[in-house]
Amino acid sequence: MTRPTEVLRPPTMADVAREAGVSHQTVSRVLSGHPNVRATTRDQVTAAIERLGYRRNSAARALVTRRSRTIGVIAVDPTLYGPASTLAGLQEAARDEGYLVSTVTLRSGGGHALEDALDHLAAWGVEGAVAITPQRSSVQALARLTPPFPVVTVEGSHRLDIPGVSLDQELGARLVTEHLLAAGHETVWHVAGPEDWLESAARTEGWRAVLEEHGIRPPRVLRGDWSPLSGYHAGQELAGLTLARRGTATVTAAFVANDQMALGVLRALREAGVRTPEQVAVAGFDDIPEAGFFPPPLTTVRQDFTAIGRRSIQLLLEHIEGTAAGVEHIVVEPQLIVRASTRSQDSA
Amino acid sequence: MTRPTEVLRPPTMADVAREAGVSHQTVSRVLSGHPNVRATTRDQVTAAIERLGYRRNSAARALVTRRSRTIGVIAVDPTLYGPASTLAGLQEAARDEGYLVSTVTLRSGGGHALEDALDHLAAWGVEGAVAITPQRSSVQALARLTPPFPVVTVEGSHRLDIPGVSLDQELGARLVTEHLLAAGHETVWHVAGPEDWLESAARTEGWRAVLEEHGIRPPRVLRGDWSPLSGYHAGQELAGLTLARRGTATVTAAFVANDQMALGVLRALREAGVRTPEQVAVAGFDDIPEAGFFPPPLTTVRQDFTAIGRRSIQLLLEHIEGTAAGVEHIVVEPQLIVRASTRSQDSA
DNA sequence: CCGACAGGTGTGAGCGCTAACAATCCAGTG
DNA sequence: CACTGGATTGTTAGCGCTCACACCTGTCGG
Repeated sequence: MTRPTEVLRPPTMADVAREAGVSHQTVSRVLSGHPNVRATTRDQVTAAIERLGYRRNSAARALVTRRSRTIGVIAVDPTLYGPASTLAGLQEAARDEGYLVSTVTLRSGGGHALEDALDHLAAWGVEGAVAITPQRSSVQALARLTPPFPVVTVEGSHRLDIPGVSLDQELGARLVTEHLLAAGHETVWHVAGPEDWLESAARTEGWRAVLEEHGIRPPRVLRGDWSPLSGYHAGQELAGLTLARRGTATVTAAFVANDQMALGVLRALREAGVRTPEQVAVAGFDDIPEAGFFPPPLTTVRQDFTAIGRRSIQLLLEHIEGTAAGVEHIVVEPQLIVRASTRSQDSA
Repeated sequence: MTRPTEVLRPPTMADVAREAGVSHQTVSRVLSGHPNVRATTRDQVTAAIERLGYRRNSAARALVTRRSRTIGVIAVDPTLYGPASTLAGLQEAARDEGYLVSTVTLRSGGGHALEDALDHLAAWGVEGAVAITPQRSSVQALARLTPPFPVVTVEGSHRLDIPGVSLDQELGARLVTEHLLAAGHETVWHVAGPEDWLESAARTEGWRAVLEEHGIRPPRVLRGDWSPLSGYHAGQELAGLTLARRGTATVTAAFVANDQMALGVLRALREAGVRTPEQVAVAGFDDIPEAGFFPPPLTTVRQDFTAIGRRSIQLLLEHIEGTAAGVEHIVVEPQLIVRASTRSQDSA
């Protein structure tokens, strides 16, 4: 009954039990903090564990408890500052709760890629997943799929029937637009993000709503893809409109949907000889670390990514534990950061 | 012997076997692609799997095979562009190899935090780990620890006895410095990163070596912490030196250890009325997406983060499979990207 | 016509752990 | 001093899977 050849393999609970002179079940009890274990016994077991360098086998545990204590994260482009920060927040929060986080990066945002990612996570038996899927198509795909575990979105839809956490993008856009109008600008132009992104749509919506509330007919929307280069192109167009100075085309303020594009816009304006903020005020969104050092320092909207990460883990755990009260949507408030790029004395 | 109450639980291999009219072992054989299964049998099993929506239980599999098919990643600051990109590369590569990646974010870079992270990963039975630990203290801590699985570093030391992948930082710094000297600058100033970072040290080393090879006594090193703000402070100092114009202090070129700090430097110079590149040429390192849109577009060194991620997974798998040939250090070559920030006609 | 030898399949024994129950101990009670 | 019940411990049976083996078929050579 004894192993013929003692292969080098990690000690098991039985080994610890033998070492401590108790049953394996007592070892289990000590490990799971069961109250009814005599203090002296507990000490013996603890000492034996220490001596042998024992650790519980998570696979065996998961098998019998049906809990992997692992959660999955699906992220679209974790190279961008926003998703990366959210990811970091998620990870910390999950670890504090005793969960391991397994991340899957999506190649493309397509619906099929998402399905594959969920499949991959399901194959490893995650207990739940957070999907950082800010694209409309992804969220719609998510709504169609029925993974065998709860899923919570970040920046996903609050329209669909999926629980999630998101920043109040619309409010952020409103703050920026109101700020620019308050500075005396007659209207505010807008460089939007990709059409498919919900965040982009919400920001555009907030901007449009404020203008309309002020009785201003929103100018034509320029569109980029979040990249500095696309912002640069939009900036060239804005510069052209500014210099043309005929009719309604005059541009004095622009709300750019993210900071990276704003950098491109600023560059294009500068190249065209348009001064910021004197001739055109520019505001961004995200407050990336570089934003305060743009030429000029950028007025933008700060997102509390850590909070978003934390809240989403919290929400997901509620769904895993089954204590969730229906489909909840948590909204985090943004903060307007005013810097030099919108600070001008005169206007219009 | 039959379950009294049929609880809602996922189908098992036995369920599939019953459905297909074979033994569970045959199902297992089909699933693992064993050759000796009759085609018709295989089809029946496959159909049954499909019908029941069966998936293998990874915990049970891991328990018996002693392989979790999970690898861990320890990342220091995944909000920075470099680590984030490496992470993304890692993830894709690992997934292609059929592994799940579990990431642990380090709170502080301290040695104890690293130990905790390894512990966390060990508790979940990862088969190996990649440590993105560019700080000297972390790598030293790593060398001390003996986790129960192979560990590969990214940007860790090639001096220590740990396998790893890294960019040839020193070469990158050499390229930049040579480039600036070739443009006619008498010397090149340097804004270094934090002292504790290996990358920082290697970049400084490359810079120093080139100057000495050219018989130039390296000027005093300014130091930042990778942040734009610290670059800004360094830039103020450089501006002061430039404007002073006495003796050896005149600054005409600066190699800044990363792009973010370079942004700060550029800002400080501009504020002080120092023109770039006409009066002072500036170069960075990393080639973040924003770099091409800095005022002026930044000359910098591009790192192929995807390649780094891929190679490190490859290396780690070799160690897991046991096919690794000793302690290998893979070095990836950087690429100099010349932009306007160093393009001037005249010099000195 | 029989044994050998493949392919194809089933059986049994665990992997290391937890959950349920059974067994034991001991202080407090009538 | 036997009796009860809670505290403490041990025993047993799986969780769902893979591995090693045993067991079947046939087909082939002698």
